[in-house]
Amino acid sequence: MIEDDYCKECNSTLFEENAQGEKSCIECGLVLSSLVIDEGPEWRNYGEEGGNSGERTGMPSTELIHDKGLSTDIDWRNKDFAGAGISASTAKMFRRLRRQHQRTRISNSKERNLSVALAELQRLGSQMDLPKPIREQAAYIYRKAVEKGLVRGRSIEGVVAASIYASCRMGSIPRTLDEVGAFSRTGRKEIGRTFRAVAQELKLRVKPSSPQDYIPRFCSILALPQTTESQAMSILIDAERIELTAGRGPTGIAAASVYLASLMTKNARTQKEVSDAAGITEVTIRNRYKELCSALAINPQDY
DNA sequence: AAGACGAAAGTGGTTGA
DNA sequence: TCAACAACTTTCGTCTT
Repeated sequence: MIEDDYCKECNSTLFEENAQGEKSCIECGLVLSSLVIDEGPEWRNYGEEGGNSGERTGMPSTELIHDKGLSTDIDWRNKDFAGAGISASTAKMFRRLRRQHQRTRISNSKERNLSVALAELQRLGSQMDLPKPIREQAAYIYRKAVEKGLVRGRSIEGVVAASIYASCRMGSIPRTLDEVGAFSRTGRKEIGRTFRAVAQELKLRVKPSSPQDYIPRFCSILALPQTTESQAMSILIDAERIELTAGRGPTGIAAASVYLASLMTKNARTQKEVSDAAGITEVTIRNRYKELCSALAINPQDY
């Protein structure tokens, strides 16, 4: 077995192995050793129902590799199927084959664009700790953007960042533009602009992000207990009922709720701490906080 | 000394003529 | 296309603990 290998793409050492004996990198999906001959039955469904479905098993197609993971890769080790060495001339031939194989796989400029973009997407995705479905979604959005020619005149990095931002929001785990910008070389400004263009052009249905989506993350950054978190949630629900949230930035409302909840549950955090966690200023928290107190008839001195 | 508070001026984005 | 506008930020001085 190959335990101490690392991924050629991202240097990760984590692999998963599927039933076909393919080892693929968990980080970027790169398939490492797919020259294994599958001697098992062909699992096509010839049963009563679904006989015509044409379903087969295998590694699921993924958006995260530029050819959706549908191609094979030639093992880089100069060993035959049984693990024995091969002759020098055969090894030489395989080196040529590998090089040609790589060239045909990444043939045109669109493919090349995709492969650098998806590498960037993987980098951002893992640095930001985004779950795989969100990354897949982001990759899908990026593909669509390429098809629509939206990358022309913009940087690949910018469009990648915008795709991730969009994907997070659509998956209800929104990150702020600043957060995405912190990991990407493109600034918040450009990501925002690009995002708007992409969302409009692709007709993405991105709901305005809800303050509720931010609360769990803010609480976890601030190491607040569950009781505080649910307190913040209930404050937020009350606030929304009386339409205190209209027109305000969702992060501001969320941050103020968390701050207030932290006082009420005796897990006080300073305004500064909360503002840092939420990526907004203390002033905004104060304003929202004041509004919350007066509108909901809460007196923080009671706690 | 640190946190909370608020006033005033500045910034970037949206809206409506 | 441009000006008005609301939300938010920055900056800074004051008050409280």
